[in-house]
Amino acid sequence: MSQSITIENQIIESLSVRQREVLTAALDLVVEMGDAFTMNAVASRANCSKETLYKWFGDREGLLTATVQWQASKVKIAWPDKQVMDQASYIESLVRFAESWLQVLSGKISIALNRLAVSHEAAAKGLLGSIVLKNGLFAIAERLKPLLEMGRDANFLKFNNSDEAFRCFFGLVVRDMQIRTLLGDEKIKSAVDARKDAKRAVEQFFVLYGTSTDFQRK
Amino acid sequence: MSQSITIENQIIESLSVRQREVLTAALDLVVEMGDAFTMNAVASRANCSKETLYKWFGDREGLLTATVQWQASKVKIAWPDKQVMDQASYIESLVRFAESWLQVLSGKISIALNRLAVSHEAAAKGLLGSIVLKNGLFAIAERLKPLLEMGRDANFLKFNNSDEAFRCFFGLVVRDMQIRTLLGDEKIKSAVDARKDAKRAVEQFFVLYGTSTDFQRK
DNA sequence: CTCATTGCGTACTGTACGGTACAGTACGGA
DNA sequence: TCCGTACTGTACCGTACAGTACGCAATGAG
Repeated sequence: MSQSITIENQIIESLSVRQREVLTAALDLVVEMGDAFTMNAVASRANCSKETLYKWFGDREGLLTATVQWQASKVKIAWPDKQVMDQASYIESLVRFAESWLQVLSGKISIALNRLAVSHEAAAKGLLGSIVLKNGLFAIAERLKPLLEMGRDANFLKFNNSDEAFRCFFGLVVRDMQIRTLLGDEKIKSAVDARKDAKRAVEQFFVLYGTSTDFQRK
Repeated sequence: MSQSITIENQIIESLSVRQREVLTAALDLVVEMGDAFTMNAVASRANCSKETLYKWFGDREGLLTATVQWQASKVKIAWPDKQVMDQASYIESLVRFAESWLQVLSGKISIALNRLAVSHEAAAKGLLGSIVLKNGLFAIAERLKPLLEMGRDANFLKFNNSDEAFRCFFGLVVRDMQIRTLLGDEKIKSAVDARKDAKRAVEQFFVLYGTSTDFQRK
């Protein structure tokens, strides 16, 4: 039924069940072997023919783009309810957000897709970089900023520029974890304790941007 | 004169002038086209024969490794003198360090090599990732930590774990800049003001780890 | 039953590139 | 002048892989 996919429009929803199976196979292969996967391998893994792959996705780049788009559309980070809350539960929201974020970033799929996008940028081919940026970092930013502004409205936080505040939050949460995982540092993987790191980051964030003196550096 | 290169040992020093020219050509090509460069292109750019490339560097991977090693051995970040100093000049040292670091990280070569190493990690081939880590992030850490400890000894800073302090410093300085450049974000390039970012980062670092009340969040 | 559509499997083509072989050249030393 | 060494340039081989062609089976409509 479903026809060739127009990647430009985000009509990822129009994917048939069978097509999603194919993309799942492609994603698996990307996680396993990065950009070195072959169309033959995808066809064989998905029990479909290459001709079908080309009919549905146009070419290798199209398959890759569809795979990344589709995966990106699935990732949803824990999203706290926007109810009025006291400072303690607000902080807990931030911690949970950061924790969930760290878990996603250190997950196999995120690592694989980020590596893939980075490689493609090096070769100046395709638009995977912007897709990953848009659905990853920028999507996070757009969800976190309102949360930060909510904290400011509630007088828990104090900052002028929410973009600056977000970038600082990013730095405190992620630090060198992402680049180290992308570069294959084995030590970092075992060292990630998402909950603990998230709590520390939020604490430090409140030292920098909190209004309460509870967080003054001791 | 010079013979085949033993990459394992860091005898990069044993490179002849001609070999360095070849590596320069290879590095240029890596910056231009990433991992997509070909041995033919290197030979042609360096005006040498492919046979020479293979004799000197073994295979493509060897050439790549030598190129990365050699470039890494060249990068030296501004390194303040370790004289006794007052807090203001100590802070200025940190700022200069951070500024220089940001400039390196946002430079073409650093971006190209990091992208290259990240791609290779995805394909589980080679050891470029660990080379880049070792000569990049880890080298920085090993230089910065003594500087931080110096600040602690002088009672400007207060922290227990210098590794934690370093990672926090990393986060505050680099933030999302590196991942965004690696993913090809164009906006970030023009937005980097190394001096300003470095000052802000150091200021925030002192709010978190400084002893002086001058840096208490206002 | 017939015919059309869809998609699987396989075999094929074209090409790009890593790696090798070899002929020819420049040069330095005896 | 001869020889050895080190290098260049080019032609070539083998392979891997993107993309295509086609035969075949299943399904479903009329």
